[in-house]
Amino acid sequence: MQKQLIQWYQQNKRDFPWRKDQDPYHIWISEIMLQQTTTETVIPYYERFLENFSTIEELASASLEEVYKMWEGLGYYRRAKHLHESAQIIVEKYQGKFPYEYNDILSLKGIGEYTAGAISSIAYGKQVPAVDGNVLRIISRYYLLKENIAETKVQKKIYQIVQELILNQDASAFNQGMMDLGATICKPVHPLCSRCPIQKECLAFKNKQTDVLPINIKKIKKQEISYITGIITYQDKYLLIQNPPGGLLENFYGFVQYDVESPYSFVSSFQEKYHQDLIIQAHIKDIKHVFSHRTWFMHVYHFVLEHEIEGMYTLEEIEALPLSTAHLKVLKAYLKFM
DNA sequence: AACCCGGGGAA
DNA sequence: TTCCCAGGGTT
Repeated sequence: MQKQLIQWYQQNKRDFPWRKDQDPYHIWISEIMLQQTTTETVIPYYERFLENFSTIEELASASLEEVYKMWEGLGYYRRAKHLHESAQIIVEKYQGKFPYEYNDILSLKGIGEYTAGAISSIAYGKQVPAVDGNVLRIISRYYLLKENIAETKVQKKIYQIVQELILNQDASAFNQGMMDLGATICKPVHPLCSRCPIQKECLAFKNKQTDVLPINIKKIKKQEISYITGIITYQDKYLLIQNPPGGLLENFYGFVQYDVESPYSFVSSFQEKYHQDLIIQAHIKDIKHVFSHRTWFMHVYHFVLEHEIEGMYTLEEIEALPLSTAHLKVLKAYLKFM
């Protein structure tokens, strides 16, 4: 897939001011600004920042207040403080020249594994991965990884995969190609697979799982409960269950939900109880619902049954049934998604 | 591994 | 409103 991705990148790369040269100082500033910040937001800040601090020496000799002023409105202000500190370290320790060695780059303030990889590959052409949110999503889909990408161990696994993909490749084009692909084609929701340069080998595309992957579920606090909530349909009917007497929302109707971490586990739990197979259709939405004494995090997925079973209703019939607000939100999100 | 940091845009 | 965005540092 590397060849197709790199070729696609070379023909379709987005035009950004930080792509006009490979000056490590420029790449560094752009990567710090782009942490958790969208490209469109960064552009004017990037240009103004370099007009004011055109070299590392100028940045190092500016006051922290001046640097903060240039950062005003961008958020995550510790980034500006770290940038300023690192500029001074570079002047003192590296004679004002941005370091070349990966470990030296990584040791600078505000630079973690991702940013060190991005700078090393883009400015110096080193074969180092730069695994950000885009890469986690693309790799999860491409290889049909059904594990939770929010977990550190899964992120490490993806780092290893990218490391192998990048061997003997143009790492700069590969890493930037992944970013552009993730931003414009392999988007979090409704990816544009018909335009994707690596669609042919994409296992999520092949298995119709692009609307399900990646699994990205964050752990939440203990007094809160995380559910996979299933909109289970057969043709125009929806499966609803009635809450048992004595518990929360007794006698109200709602969708099936299990306290599990992935829609794949949901299918297993469902099979144990109903002895029916389910096809995972799409990730609809994550819904938070607050009760007086607890909070539900409902990760809503659409599943399809192969046969009609007991307890299924049309929309018209559902209107006559009592549903809790939480599950009305779920239904509403589903109808909006479709 | 969990938590904090932040403003902007999209759905 | 909520989620996501070219994440990193601290505890």
